[in-house]
Amino acid sequence: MDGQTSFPLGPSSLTEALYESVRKRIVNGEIAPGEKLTEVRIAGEYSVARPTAKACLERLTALGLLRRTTHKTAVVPKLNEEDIRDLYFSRETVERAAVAALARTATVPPAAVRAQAAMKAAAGDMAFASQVEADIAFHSALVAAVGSRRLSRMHEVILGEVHLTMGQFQAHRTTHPMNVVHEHDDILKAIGDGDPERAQQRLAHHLDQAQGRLLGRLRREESEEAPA
Amino acid sequence: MDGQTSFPLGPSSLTEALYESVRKRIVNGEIAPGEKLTEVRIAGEYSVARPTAKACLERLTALGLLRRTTHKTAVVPKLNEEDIRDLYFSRETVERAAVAALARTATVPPAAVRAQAAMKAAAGDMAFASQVEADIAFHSALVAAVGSRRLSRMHEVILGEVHLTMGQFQAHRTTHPMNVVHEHDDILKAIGDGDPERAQQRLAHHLDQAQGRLLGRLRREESEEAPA
DNA sequence: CCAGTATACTTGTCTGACGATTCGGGGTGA
DNA sequence: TCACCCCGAATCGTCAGACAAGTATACTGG
Repeated sequence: MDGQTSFPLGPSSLTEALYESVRKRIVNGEIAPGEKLTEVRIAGEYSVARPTAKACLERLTALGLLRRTTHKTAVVPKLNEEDIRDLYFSRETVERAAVAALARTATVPPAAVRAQAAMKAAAGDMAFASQVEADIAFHSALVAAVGSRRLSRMHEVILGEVHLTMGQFQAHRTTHPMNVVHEHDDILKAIGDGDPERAQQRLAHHLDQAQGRLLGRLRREESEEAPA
Repeated sequence: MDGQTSFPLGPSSLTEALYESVRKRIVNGEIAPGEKLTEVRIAGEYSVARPTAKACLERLTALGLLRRTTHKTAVVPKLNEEDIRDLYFSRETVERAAVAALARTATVPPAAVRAQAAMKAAAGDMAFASQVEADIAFHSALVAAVGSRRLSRMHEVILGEVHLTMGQFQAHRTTHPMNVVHEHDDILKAIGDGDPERAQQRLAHHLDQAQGRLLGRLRREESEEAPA
């Protein structure tokens, strides 16, 4: 909404840095689903005080990247089919509103274009983590470009879990990255043409594809585990 | 989605109770916008430790009920016109999705009906706080009835601010409560008829009315302050 | 073999403290 | 007189250590 470009700098505070680091470890699958994360463990691994670790775990729990109930240790969740459907339903709700709003004014967010470029660059080599990163950045840019702080906040609430599923299932390995890039391009084109309907339809299709890949991967994993 | 009715009991933990209490004080306007809330003040008023108060303020900040930057004391925000428009835009996207989903299966949430009854009861006497409470409960029930945990989570993220605006501007005083009740009934009726389009349209109209009342109130307040 | 208890682990909360940062006020110089 | 700089008060960020309370697990007795 404003032409103001912000330059986000690295985490300044300790808790922020800690939070970012643990978050990355979770979404990249470095910390496996089902794994337990106690406060003392985090505090020990990073040599910070327990309250700091506690705050970090609480923030991650709020974003759905950890599950925890009182007096029980936090664990990285393993999302099942219902979770994924729920997640993608919520995601579609927000992103639909975003692309529709953008298409109404035919504003193609530059950040999204940049993310597309990054994704193309990462498609060549096997940098899966970078691909995922760029994918997230693309969708994030779409929502951010609307200029609604609250819409972005809501998006953040679910984007962590989206990132989590991608990392866990490595769904990007089930299709060629360029397919995703093309789907993204379709969305941007519809936005640039000022066609809200088509933009929404393209977005829905893209998310449907992504969800399908995730569910397929999930079912395959389950059928591999069950007989064993 | 499931017939499971849960019975929420009062806050068990100390931080929970503290959070709820401060939250209520803010949304009821007991703590005026612009007022500063330091950690030591909260800790003192409730005689709890500062870390406990700190956690409370952080949670409220995450919900937009407080604004705070590093090393500066938290203040209750005063929402301006842009904030309100942004808030209602975000709110509409979530609640639209909710009522559409409900209308598709023609399921009228019982909790919403109960909230309506509570609102009618409160309309008689001057229990403004109760009216607001019931209003919030109604919309909350609509979203909760979809059965999507993540949609509910997103809704929570903005509902705090919605509550805040109602408390601050006391917008319910600018119209007869029964008008709101009737608008709510229209929405429920459309849902019961299994008409997603009309349900969304009624909801949009209802939110538009509410936003209009808020903006009117805001403008009046500003014109009263400016010449003084 | 099952049930009940005991123990270890983890979290919730508190106390107390120190360094870092911000903001406002007073002093100094032009 | 006014602008600027410095300093102190207020506040927050982080830490350390401690105890209580709840949970899960292992062990023991019937």
